[in-house]
Formats: sequence, C-alpha cells, structure tokens
Amino acid sequence: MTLAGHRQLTGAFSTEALCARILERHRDVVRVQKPRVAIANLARIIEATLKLSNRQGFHATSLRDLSEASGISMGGLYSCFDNKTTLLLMILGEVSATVSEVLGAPPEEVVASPSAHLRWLVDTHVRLTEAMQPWFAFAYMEAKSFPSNARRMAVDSEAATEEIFADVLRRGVANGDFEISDITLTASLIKPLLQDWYVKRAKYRRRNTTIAAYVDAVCAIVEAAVARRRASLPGVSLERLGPEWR
Amino acid sequence: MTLAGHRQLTGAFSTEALCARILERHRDVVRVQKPRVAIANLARIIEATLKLSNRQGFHATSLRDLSEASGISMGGLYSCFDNKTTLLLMILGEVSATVSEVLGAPPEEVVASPSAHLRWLVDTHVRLTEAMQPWFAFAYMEAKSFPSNARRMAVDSEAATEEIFADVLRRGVANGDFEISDITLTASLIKPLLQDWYVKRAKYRRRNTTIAAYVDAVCAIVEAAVARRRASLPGVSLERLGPEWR
DNA sequence: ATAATAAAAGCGAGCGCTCGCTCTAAAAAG
DNA sequence: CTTTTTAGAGCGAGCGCTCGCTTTTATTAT
Repeated sequence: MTLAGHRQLTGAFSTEALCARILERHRDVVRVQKPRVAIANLARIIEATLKLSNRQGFHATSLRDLSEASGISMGGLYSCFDNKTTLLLMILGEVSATVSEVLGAPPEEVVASPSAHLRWLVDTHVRLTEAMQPWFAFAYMEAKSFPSNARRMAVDSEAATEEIFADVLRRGVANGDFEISDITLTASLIKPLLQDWYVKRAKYRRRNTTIAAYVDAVCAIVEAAVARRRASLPGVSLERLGPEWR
Repeated sequence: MTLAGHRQLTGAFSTEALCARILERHRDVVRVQKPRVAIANLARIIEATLKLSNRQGFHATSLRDLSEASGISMGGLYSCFDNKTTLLLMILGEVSATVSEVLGAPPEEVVASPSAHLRWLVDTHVRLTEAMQPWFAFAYMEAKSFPSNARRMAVDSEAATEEIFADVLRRGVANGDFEISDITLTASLIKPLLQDWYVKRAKYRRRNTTIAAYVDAVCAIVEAAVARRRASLPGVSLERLGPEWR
C-alpha cells in the first residue's frame, strides 16, 4: 500500500478498509463466511472496542459492554474472533503493519534530501496517527499490559520506527546537513514528540491546535536540534548546577 | 518539603517516607492505629502494587495477587484502605503532590536566569522521576482508565507542570534570552521529552543510557528550540511537501 | 517478675456478583 | 430444503470485599 496520490487519508484508512485487511490477516479465526458480513461486523466490533477501551481501558471493557455497544450478540462476537486477546492482537497488528508500510514508503523526491525526508516523516507520522487516532491511542495504552507476543510486537514496531528516523539522521550527518552528537538518543527523543499528538489528543483539541501548527512546531524543534551549529549561542547559559544534583 | 541540600534523592523519596505522607493524607481511611505499623504495611502493599501493576496493569492485578506478593492477608489489606480505588488514589495523589512541591521550589540562584531555571527544571524532573520511577510509570499508565476524579487529578497535575515550563519560557522571551513563536505549544512538547525517561525506562536501561546523557540530550534539544535565531540555518531545507498532504 | 486483661492487628474461607466463553434453538439467507 | 448467522441463557472461574475468629502486643494487677 502506498499513499502517494491519496488526497484524503480518511478513505484509505476508514474502519472498513482497515477491517478488510484484518480479515485477510485472520481468515482462519473469523468463522463468518461471507467477507462482506465479516468486514461489516468487524468494523462495528472494533469501533466499539476502540471507543470503550480508550475511555476505560481494554481490560475493563467486558464482552457484554462490547456486545451492547456494537449491537452484536455474544455469539456474534465469537464468530468474528476466538477469544478476547485475539481482538486485541487484530488491532495492534493492523496499527503496526500500517505504520511500517506508510513510513517505509517515502516518495522519491524526498529521499534525496535528509532534511526533506525528516520533514516528510514528521508530517506523515502526525497525519497518519490523526487519521487513525483511536487505533494509535489504543495501541499505545494497551500494549503494555498484555501477552508477551503482543508486547514484543509493540516494542519491535516502536524500534522499527525509531530506526527509520535514525537512518535519516545518519544520512544527514554523513552528507553534512546535520550535526548530532548521539544519533540513537536523538532518534529516541523524536518519537515522544510525535506520539504526544495522539496520546494527548484531547488536550490539543481543547486548545484548537491545528495539525499544521503541531507539525510545524515539531519540525522546528527537530530541525533546531539536528542543525549544524555555527557558533555558541548567546543568551543561553550552559553553566551546571551544584554537585549535589550530579 | 524542599530538596536543596539533599545529596541523595533516595532518602527523601524512599517508599517509607512517601507512605508516611500518604498516611497523613488518608488518616480517615486507614484503620491501623499505630503509625509505624500502618506505614510499614502501606510500604509493603504499595511496593507490591507498583511491581505487579507495572507488569500487568492495575486492573488486572487482583487483591489476592497483592496479598500474596506483599505477604499481607486480605483482611490486612482492607485495614489499610477501604477499597481498591482508594489504593490507586493514594499513589496518584502522592505522585502529583510530590512533583508540584519539588518543581515549585527552585533554588534562589536559578530563578534569576530563565535558561538556568529551564535547565534546572529538566534536570530535576528527570532525577525525581528516576528516584520514583515505578510511581511515575504507574501514574502515567493508570491515570487514563480510572474514575473521573482521578483523571482530573492527573490532567491538572500535568497542566500544572506544563504551566511551570510555560512561565519560564515566557520570562526568557521577555528578557530576550529566548525566541519562541508559540510558548504554550513549546511547553507542551517539552513534557513528552521528559516523560520518555520513565515511560520507556526499560529501553534506556537496555541501552545503558545514563541520566546525565539523557538530561544533556533533552537540554540540548530544548535550548536549541528556544534559542534566539541569528539567521536562517544552512543545510536545512524548509520546502513544503505537495498539496495532497496539506 | 509474672499473670491477667484489654486492645489492636492479622487472617482467610466464603459471599454475591461479573467475567470470558460456550452452546443450542431459532431466524435469515440462498 | 440446506446452509449460514444470530440470540442470549447458562457455565465455571475468579473478582472485590466482609466478617468471625485467632494471634500478637501493650497495659495493668499482683
């Protein structure tokens, strides 16, 4: 899946489109035969799961809650998955697959310049997580407290994203665009800047912060952090604190 | 409580010291009479709660698990709190009280200079969250999925911390040390840089990242982001992406 | 010192309830 | 008619929480 040419993310990342991909990945476990029915039911179930879980947590969301919120009976739920953990894995799997596919396919015109690539990564990451906000919030909050394979999936996915950033930083240092003392650590610190958009979405919505403003702010910080330093900056004192803090 | 003069955070932020403050705040609910006994039991209970909850989540940690891990019977648990939610609130309350007390009391020599104050805030925040790492990880992970008063507490605490940073940034802009286009947004983005240290502590431990290196990296990014810009930086291309992404 | 007594703390089986999950009878679709 | 889907009562396990009882600790009387 490539995103080039899509004017709107909402089409390519609609619940139905994502659930169609989930169905492909979990054919063996979904007992509903007709794909149309299966996708429609999965969509209602997952929409309800994301809504309830992002409010009260996945573990605290019972299958009876889920049944009522989705309008699908207990039996109906269990013809779409074999147990509650599988439902979790369906969502986590779709998130990590999508993020690696999207971020792993930068447009040609961008890969030539590390700084353009960096800006593209920030912009694309924020817009992707906006289009799939409940999915990302869910994956972020629930990954910790679940089975080891799910945790490994989350950690691996995070590490992969970080490595994409590290690669670009490395290339920027190599061609002289960037000046970075610790590439791994810098790449690590870019991630939380991006994650804040969907983890604390409610706060930014309350403040009417636009995506464009957020992307610009993150880009400004990242670009300042990786920029070649021309001379020591005036007005910023670098003196250390007393020894009791070190 | 002020921290000035403490060589080690470990003393002032030991589980016992924190539990003594929790006992003060929840005298009415703790049915154990003697403070020494109450504090000792609270310490064992909360240590077990943090350990188990940070592995599997608070909701998934049963009181039987907690009883076994702490070596205190079911009845014993319920003489230290009246219900499971209160146990959660005890921990969240202690975290938010501590962070506002510590960050709200900067040493005199620091408040004069916004850049020194900023550096002190970053350093102190990271070292405080290191000293109370399981507490902060718990508060961060569990605040979302719990009762509305607990959520409000967490949101308020976060907002207060952010406001402390925004104040310093504002003063730095006022006296000409800093140049910032959107102070609120910049303050918002400093927080996740600090939170990453305790939210993803395992990753940094695996990589042998030291606190000093982390603090320096965050300070470098923050200082670059707020620094007065002398001229447009070379080597960093700022061109925008195609219209399909905007 | 020792024994008697009162107060405090600790214990854990058991209560009512909800959980994840199953299964069969009925409805709907083809 | 056959096949597929749905409905929702029911199951055992495990939950948060309680309460009657035992053990420990502190105080007083001898």
